[in-house]
Amino acid sequence: MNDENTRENEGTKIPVSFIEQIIIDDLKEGRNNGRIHTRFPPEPNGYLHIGHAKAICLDFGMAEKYGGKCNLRFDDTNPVKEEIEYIDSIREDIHWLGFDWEDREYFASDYFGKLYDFAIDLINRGLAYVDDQPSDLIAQQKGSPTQPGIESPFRNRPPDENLDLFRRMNEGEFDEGSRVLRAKIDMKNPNMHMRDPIIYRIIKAPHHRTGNKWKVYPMYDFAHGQCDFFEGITHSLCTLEFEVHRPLYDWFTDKLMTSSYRPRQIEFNRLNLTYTVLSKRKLLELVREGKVRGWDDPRMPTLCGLRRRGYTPEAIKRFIEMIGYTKFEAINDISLLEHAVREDLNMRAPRVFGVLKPLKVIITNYPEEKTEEVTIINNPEDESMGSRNIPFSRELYIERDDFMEDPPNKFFRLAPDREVRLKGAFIIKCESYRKNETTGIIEEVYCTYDPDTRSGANNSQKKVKGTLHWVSVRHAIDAEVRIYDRLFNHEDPTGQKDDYHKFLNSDSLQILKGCKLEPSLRSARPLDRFQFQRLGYFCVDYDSSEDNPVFNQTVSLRDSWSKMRK
RNA sequence: UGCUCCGUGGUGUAAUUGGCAACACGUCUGACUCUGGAUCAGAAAAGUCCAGGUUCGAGCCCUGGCGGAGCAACCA
Repeated sequence: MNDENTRENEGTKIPVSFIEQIIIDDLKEGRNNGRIHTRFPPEPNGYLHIGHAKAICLDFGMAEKYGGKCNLRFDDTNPVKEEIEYIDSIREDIHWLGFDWEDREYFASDYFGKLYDFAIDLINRGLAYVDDQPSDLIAQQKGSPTQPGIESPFRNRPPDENLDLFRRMNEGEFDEGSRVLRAKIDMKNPNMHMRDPIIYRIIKAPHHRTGNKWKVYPMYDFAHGQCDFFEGITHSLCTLEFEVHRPLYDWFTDKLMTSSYRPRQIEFNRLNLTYTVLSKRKLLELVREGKVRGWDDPRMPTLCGLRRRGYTPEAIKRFIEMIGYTKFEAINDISLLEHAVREDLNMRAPRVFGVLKPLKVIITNYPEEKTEEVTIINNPEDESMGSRNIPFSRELYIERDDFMEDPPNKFFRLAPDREVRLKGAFIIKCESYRKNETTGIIEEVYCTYDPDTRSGANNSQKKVKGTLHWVSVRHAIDAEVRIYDRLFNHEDPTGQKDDYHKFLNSDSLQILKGCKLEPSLRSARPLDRFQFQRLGYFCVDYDSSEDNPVFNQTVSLRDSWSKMRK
């Protein structure tokens, strides 16, 4: 019974969204000849973030699932705001997510000629006019949501005059802002967007693709639906704030239609995430103000930031699948995103040993010059990932947090007279330790090991409560590890009276130097992902080099011990 | 004093033609464990914004409230 209305995902039912239901129904009714064709229309004025991923997954996902196509279309109708540098990153991010538009890469600017002709057509039909008034006057006449607008004195200009003026606007004869072309609809319409919207304005800045060819540029409302129409789009999916634009979308489409084909705009809720901001403007501010190190700072919710942080496309897609598409403006808990990466990385990330805050342990009864190899399983979740050997010797590093002089009962790690297992190796017992009396810092811990407890040995069945990760001092490689926390310390930093800057988390980046990693990590390459055993998931940063390996923490492991201490 | 959209556990989503409000995250137990991870078992947690109405029966349909969001860029 569920086959039609749900789909399977690893045993979990993913409900069909209202949009998917509409698509199913449209297909069933044979609308637009039973075709589905979507588009993803980014404006090239910033980097894509996870909110865009939500749109991308819908646009490409629906087309893929129902045998249709999805175009990539750069919405470049405003030459002063858009930059070519963003275009490559947008392409790269969509591909990284695993979607492809084949040869269907378009630009709104591809249609400037057709749009211009359509404007001429509207003028000829008495449906558009040139208004000579300044912008503040036009705005004033528009009225307000509660007040109807009044008509422009130029509204009934004859078509010939409009035609002449519009052509001269495009020839650069008039200054920017001196004249606009408006659709003649209804100044009293309760929907502000229908009150003779401006459809063309004069901009003299060169366009990144069309250069100086045009002096007039179409507004969003005059471009988007028409581009959809030109491309044969059937379902134009966008976010909720465009809901009130839909009547305009339909108005223009009506004027364009020559057959039963018609594109349809459907709106869904945009993505909001706790403890972060998802507006291009604010993200740009964070970059410009140096609050982060760039668009791809691993704390950024941008796709390039998440990628650098170690997120997988699969985790992002899974997250998006879980939150769904509705018409309710929701705020999604970031812990759901974190859950999605953990779930994914748990299956695929090899386990390695890395000590972030090293404390030296000396095994006093282990021969000074000896080194032996112990075998470690690469991933207990996936046997096919095999195993590797790592060196064990007399002097080791363990995590500083894994030792306490005077521990509480529930502390299962190393402490005076207590025993723990060194994972993959031996059980050791703490005999004594050396402490710097002036600083209070523990400098070395002295232990003995039991040679009979080697992992895998028949007589190694002795039970201990704790297992620690470790790295051999002589073989360790030094690394820098960057630990990230949420960028903001308020769930909803932009929904408050105070400016969102006030909620920036000053501890969102912690740089740890002198971390000690197992030697196999020397060959790791940027973006390689690992689980540092008992700590979390980490990936190699672009800044990494042979001499100075750098790792980013993607997300910590669930940590019931630290939870217990609170 | 307008128009449009939206109100289901803490959070996000389900609930087919009106039929015992379900799933996930999070939280809390317990089991297991050479990762205090993972896994497994279980628990707490909403009676569906409110008030009426229709109906044998309403989260779903109707009416009226209340609450939230969007809309007054020559931005998209």
